[in-house]
Amino acid sequence: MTQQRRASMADVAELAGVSTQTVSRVANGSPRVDPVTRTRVEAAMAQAGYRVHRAARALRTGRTGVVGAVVSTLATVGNSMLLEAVVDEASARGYAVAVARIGEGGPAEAFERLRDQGVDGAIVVNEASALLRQSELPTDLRLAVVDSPPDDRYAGVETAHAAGSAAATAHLRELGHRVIAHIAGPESSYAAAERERGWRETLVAAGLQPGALLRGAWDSASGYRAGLELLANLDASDPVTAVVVANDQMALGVLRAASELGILVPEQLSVVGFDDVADAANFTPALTTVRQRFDLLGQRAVAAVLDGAEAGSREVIDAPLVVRGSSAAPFVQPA
Amino acid sequence: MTQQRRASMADVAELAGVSTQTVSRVANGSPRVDPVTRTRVEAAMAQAGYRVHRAARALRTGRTGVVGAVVSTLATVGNSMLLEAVVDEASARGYAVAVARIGEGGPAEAFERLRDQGVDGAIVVNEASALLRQSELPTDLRLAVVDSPPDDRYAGVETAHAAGSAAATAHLRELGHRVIAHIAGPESSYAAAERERGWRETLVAAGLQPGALLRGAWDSASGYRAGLELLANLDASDPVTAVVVANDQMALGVLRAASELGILVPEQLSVVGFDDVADAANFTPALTTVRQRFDLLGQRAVAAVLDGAEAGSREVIDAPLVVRGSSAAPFVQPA
DNA sequence: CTCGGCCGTGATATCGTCAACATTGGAGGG
DNA sequence: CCCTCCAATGTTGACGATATCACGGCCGAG
Repeated sequence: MTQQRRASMADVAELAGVSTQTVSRVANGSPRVDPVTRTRVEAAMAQAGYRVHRAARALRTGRTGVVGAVVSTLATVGNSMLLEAVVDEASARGYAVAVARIGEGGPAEAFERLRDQGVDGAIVVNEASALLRQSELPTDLRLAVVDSPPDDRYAGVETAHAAGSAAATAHLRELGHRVIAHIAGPESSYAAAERERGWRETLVAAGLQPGALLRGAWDSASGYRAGLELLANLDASDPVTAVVVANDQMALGVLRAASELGILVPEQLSVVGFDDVADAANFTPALTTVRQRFDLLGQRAVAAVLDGAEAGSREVIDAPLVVRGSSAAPFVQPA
Repeated sequence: MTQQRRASMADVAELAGVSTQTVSRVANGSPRVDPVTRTRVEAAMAQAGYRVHRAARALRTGRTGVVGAVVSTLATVGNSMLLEAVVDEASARGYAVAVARIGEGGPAEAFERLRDQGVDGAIVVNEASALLRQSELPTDLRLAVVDSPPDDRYAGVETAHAAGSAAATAHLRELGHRVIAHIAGPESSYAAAERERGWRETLVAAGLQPGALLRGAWDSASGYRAGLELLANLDASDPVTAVVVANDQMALGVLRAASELGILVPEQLSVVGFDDVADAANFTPALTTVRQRFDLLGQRAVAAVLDGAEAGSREVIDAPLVVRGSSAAPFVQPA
């Protein structure tokens, strides 16, 4: 089997005894083709091992069949999960996904690369706040942004961060906790701000004073540091007995901090995370957390781009609480 | 600012008063251009906001400037890290990365999609063993495979799994452990087999009997189950005091299992992982593990594809041991 | 019986780029 | 001073697909 050049429409056309135009119609499923002809062409395509040359099609039609995914990092488990969901949904629709990472050049550079690549649209995965100040997106690029503030330059898809966080906080309050702290994500993050809001508003609504507010950077190391700081003065008169952590990875760090300080979870400290990462069920102890539906987020984001959701539109995915072993009623110190 | 169609070479050529061919030469950095002309053309390109139409170029040259990344899942942290490294290296070289996931259709389907997309080459990220039985890769696709058995149909890049695992095992032996178990990855995995080999050979070479061998599926839940099983009969006459776990996520599950059974790590059980995932330093306790250099792996894999490494070639990246708090000398039971 | 219109199909003209060859003008050697 | 050669630039023609228009034949309405 010699290595021939790949078959083109002309080859198939000749083989089937029709014009290239008819082959094109068959390839694109046009209804204006006689069933008999269609069958003959399909046989010829199979025989020649024909496949559409996407570059040629793209040149002619102006559409590439590629969507971009802009991502800041894949070290955050949530981002990976979301990317996976985006890839799945795009593949199912016959689109390819090109990944662009936001590097030192900032989001503008990532968009530059994608535009260069000629994508039909792009999905921005989380942490796109820096975008807001930018002025790209010159209308030629359909855009869906996950977890960013409302903006009428793009379609938005987001988790119900505030509601999820509120549910987590309410869960702790119902267990009997009175001093509930929060370890938030970075200030630049919309998701972090929303989760913080859910925590704060729930407490205020319940007539409780919000506990300490610390801040991390999504990763477990920053969660560990925040945990140490939070737990340093547990002996105070009104000690924290529970903490809502803005994501699971930081919660992992908090668990480690508690362990090192000899503080038992959940006996002395209840910890709730956010994301319900696959590993969360196997933290020590298993983590109570708020589930993000990454699969749905990805599906909706892809749909927004490919089905042409209006810029400015928003879709919100609910986030159910998953109760596991890291939360319990506060331990009452034997006086 | 009206929405014009994008500028083509012809537009730039007219603007600069040269032919499109000269514009092409400038765009491709040909040396056969007078510096003065070059400057003028560059100015015109900037003014017109010109960018190469990659589909047109691909049609003409037959190369797309896209490399594919075939991945089974992004839920395994190692895969995500590797993908990130691949994206970075490819971007640095001006290539785009298209992600294809191995779904129900198996690897063949993923390759089909990539070939369809017209990638210039592809990188297979881990867990590609199923590939071996397949007969795709009809020479038209440059292929680099990470962590798969040697095969002369593709270039291989891999971590020194056996050596890393051996170092971990030796570390435990030097601490004084005599019964060292192993929780391996799935049987289909080359990396898992190599890591198991490193463990076994080190023990045999030291004249020790290999401890129990259990098997998981890379995820923390399977690590938890294996951990429970391993630790169920710790009271035996010759109890295991250390375990080498084939990756960090499974080690996380083992830590949880130990905790639930009231077994102290590292006092009663030393645990060593593999990967050195970002979170490993914040497990409870901080995990001793073998570091995989995902950045290097990604770089070499991309290089292998784009610089045309020979099929059959192999590159091995070393994997240093990182000692943290989950390993210590075995606790001697007060008799 | 004639004519408009639809159906299936074909012919043609690009889409933007680059390879290959053609052309120009001037430098340098004999 | 002429010829050669080379550097710089231009001209032409695909690459493979599809949008658009054109065409022959058949059907049903008037």
